[in-house]
Amino acid sequence: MNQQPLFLPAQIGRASEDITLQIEAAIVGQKIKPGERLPSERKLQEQFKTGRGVIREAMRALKQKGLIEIKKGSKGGAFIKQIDMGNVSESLALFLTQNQIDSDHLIEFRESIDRTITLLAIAKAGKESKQKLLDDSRKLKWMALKSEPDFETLAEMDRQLNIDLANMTSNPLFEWIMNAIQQGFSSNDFVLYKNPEFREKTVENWYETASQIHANDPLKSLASISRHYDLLRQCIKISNGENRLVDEDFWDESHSNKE
Amino acid sequence: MNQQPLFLPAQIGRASEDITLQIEAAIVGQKIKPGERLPSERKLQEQFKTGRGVIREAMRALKQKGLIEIKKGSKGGAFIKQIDMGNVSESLALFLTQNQIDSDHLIEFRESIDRTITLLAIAKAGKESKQKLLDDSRKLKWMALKSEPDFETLAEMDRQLNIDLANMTSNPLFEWIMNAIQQGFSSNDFVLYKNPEFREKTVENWYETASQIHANDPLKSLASISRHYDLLRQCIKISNGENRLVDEDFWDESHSNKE
DNA sequence: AAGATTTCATTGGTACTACCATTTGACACA
DNA sequence: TGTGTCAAATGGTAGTACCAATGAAATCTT
Repeated sequence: MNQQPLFLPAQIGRASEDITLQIEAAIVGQKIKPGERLPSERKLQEQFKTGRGVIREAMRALKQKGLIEIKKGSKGGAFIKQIDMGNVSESLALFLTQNQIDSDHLIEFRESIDRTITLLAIAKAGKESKQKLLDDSRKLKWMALKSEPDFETLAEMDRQLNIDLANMTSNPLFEWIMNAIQQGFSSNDFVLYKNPEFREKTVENWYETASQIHANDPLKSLASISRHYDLLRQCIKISNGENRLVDEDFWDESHSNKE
Repeated sequence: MNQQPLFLPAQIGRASEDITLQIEAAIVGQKIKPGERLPSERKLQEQFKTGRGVIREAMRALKQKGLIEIKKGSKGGAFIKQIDMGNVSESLALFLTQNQIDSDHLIEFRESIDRTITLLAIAKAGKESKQKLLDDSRKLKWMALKSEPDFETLAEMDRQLNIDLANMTSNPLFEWIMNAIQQGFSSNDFVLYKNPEFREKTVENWYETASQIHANDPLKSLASISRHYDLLRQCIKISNGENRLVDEDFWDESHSNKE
């Protein structure tokens, strides 16, 4: 008899998801504001008349979505978080790595975004931020030309320059997408700083770009950016070539003619 | 004495997160492939030597990230999912709504992306897809000028045109970002199709854009796109004005002077 | 009185057990 | 052959107990 409910599916769907949705609705509906605290798990357990495990699973989901932040101990609990780009960047990075985006497409995409951002930055940013960009790029150049440069640091500075540039558009969406790109593919730029020859050219190119942004010269800025990605393409090609020698040197060279 | 561990924090961090990371690493490292199944919760419980609740929480996190899909019953369990854009788009939408991105920034962003995509599409797409875009835009125009147009359908066609255009770049990243934008903000375009006057202009503008893409004329294409967003800006301005009248007509009119 | 220390209540984290609901597949039966 | 029944596997829910961290109050020391 119990095989066929016949009358009421009633309450299908997991309880934890239901709770997740309810709380999420409360949050996006501004009924609970950022910084405020949700009741403790044990209180929620009573309110929802359910087991604590269910509550905890709901909390996990909310945490994953970046809606809450959880602290242990007395006065701990789940606090509504002002949602930031961390999660969306993370999902994007996951998506990109999972879908094996090849570097050509990635570079094309980044170059497009970079060009757009640069134009907007020239148009909208103030004198001070342009000056700061110039100073920072000079610092990068100086760091890179030292005798014993630290690749990690250089890559980090490069990343920061990109993000600063994105911020100069005064549009959070560009900031977001640049963050996502950087988080997902900083490794790609790394090669530029490993090879001494490319490293020198890259930092010089950065300084050039910053100078032209500072001088409010859109055309030359774009040219510099094209140059940057030409460098990156060359560098990756060489890098892949080396890898290919290591990984696939048993291949017949005729394969490399298929363009 | 126990206030200062001094020697080993050792194993700080929550166990469930640790497990989440381990499984995530296994997935992105291709050690488990899409479609395959993870061991049951009880097996994992043994393998990780932990409680089942911990495993369940880890599963929740993975599910939220879009990495697994969970089925009940015999032969059920957690299956590795080919990650799609759904999660990214969802997080993006959450981020945008939560951060109150104003429509100016959004439009600026979309216009930039649109211009980029259009240029790439002209450069890279084949004759056939350009023809198809033209045909579809003609179809949209024809639909919109009927006596009793269905807004939902029109908006859907508009969305599809945008996505098709993004696909013409042959770069999945542009496809992705267009999807994210469309999913997050289709509502924004909706206003263009509600107002008869703007509807007519919008579809005409689409047809114009498609024609110029078909004719491989970058400059005129960009001009058409600018026109599109001019329309959208105007329309939203008017729409906001109306909404204010509708939603807040009980306000004293003096409030509207505060700006 | 001021500061250091201890204690304690609160709260999330882990562990374990039991049972329910759903799904699939095997098996018996008509 | 088909049809219903049952059993096993598996996720979902409920409840309990205890651990670990945290912050605040109480207590002790100087």
